[in-house]
Amino acid sequence: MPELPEVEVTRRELAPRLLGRRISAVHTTAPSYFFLTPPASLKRRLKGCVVVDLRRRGKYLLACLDSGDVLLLHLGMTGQLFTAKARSPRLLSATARSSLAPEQIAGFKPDRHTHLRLCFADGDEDVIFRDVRKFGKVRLLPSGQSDPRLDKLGVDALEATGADLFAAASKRRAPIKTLLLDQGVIAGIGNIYADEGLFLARVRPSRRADRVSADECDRIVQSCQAVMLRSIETGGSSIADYVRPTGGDGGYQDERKVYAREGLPCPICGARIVRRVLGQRSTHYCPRCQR
DNA sequence: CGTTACACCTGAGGGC
DNA sequence: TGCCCTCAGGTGTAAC
Repeated sequence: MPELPEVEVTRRELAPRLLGRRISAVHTTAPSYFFLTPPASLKRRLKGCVVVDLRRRGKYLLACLDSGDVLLLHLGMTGQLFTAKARSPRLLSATARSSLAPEQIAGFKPDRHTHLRLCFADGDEDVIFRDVRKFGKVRLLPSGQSDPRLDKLGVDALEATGADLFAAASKRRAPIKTLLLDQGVIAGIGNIYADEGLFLARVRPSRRADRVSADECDRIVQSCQAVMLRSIETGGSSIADYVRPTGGDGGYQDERKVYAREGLPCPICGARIVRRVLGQRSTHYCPRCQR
């Protein structure tokens, strides 16, 4: 689910509820590839720490600790990061659903998908990381150490320029949409906002990258930014799993023009929105507006 | 190197 | 109701 806007909304809403609080206990599920840092060492290094800053790079969140360590978080496809008063820590709910409705967060019970739960010395709400498909990631970066995943990221999508895209695009024959999804070129754009940005820029997703002009690259980057900034304003897209840290839904799914709108009329020209697969990702566009 | 196919995992929804 | 299929906001890796 989460692309740059959802991660940014999560960062903004989580920060005031997390910063400055001392971690008193850490609960996790069993070791799995979800934990790039094994649960045992995660607990060791987190306990007693205070998160002093919460940053974002592309789709990653970086929680900076007073110890100098950095907790690296990625929400994958179904990650949910929120705060709640967890009831009955040892009582595991049997419900296994991918999406957790906002009203369920109020009376949240940790279940088998609740992979990380931070408790605090103030005894107030826990910070919870829940992820059904476990495509999300948690890693504790020891002070001063870098991470290959972060090192590989290109310029953040909100800071990118058309020139950044054009420089990469002119050397590549892959579809332009594939480049937009390449986190090593521009970091933060995912499947929804690639489709929505290309629609706003009126460029067909399948166009060979090396045949997209510099002007079009300008338009594409500006359109992606406009769409993502608007999504941040509305709290992100809550299509299946995404919830805000406060338990609310985002609003951007109601403003989508093409994503998951196959067969429905284009809001500009009325033509039927087309869906086709590009680079193993579902892709949506208007066959008349986008050339 | 760039590009593509596939794997990782769980749940929802549709067709029969 | 159950089974089997496809689909899902991502990304790392292997193979051409």
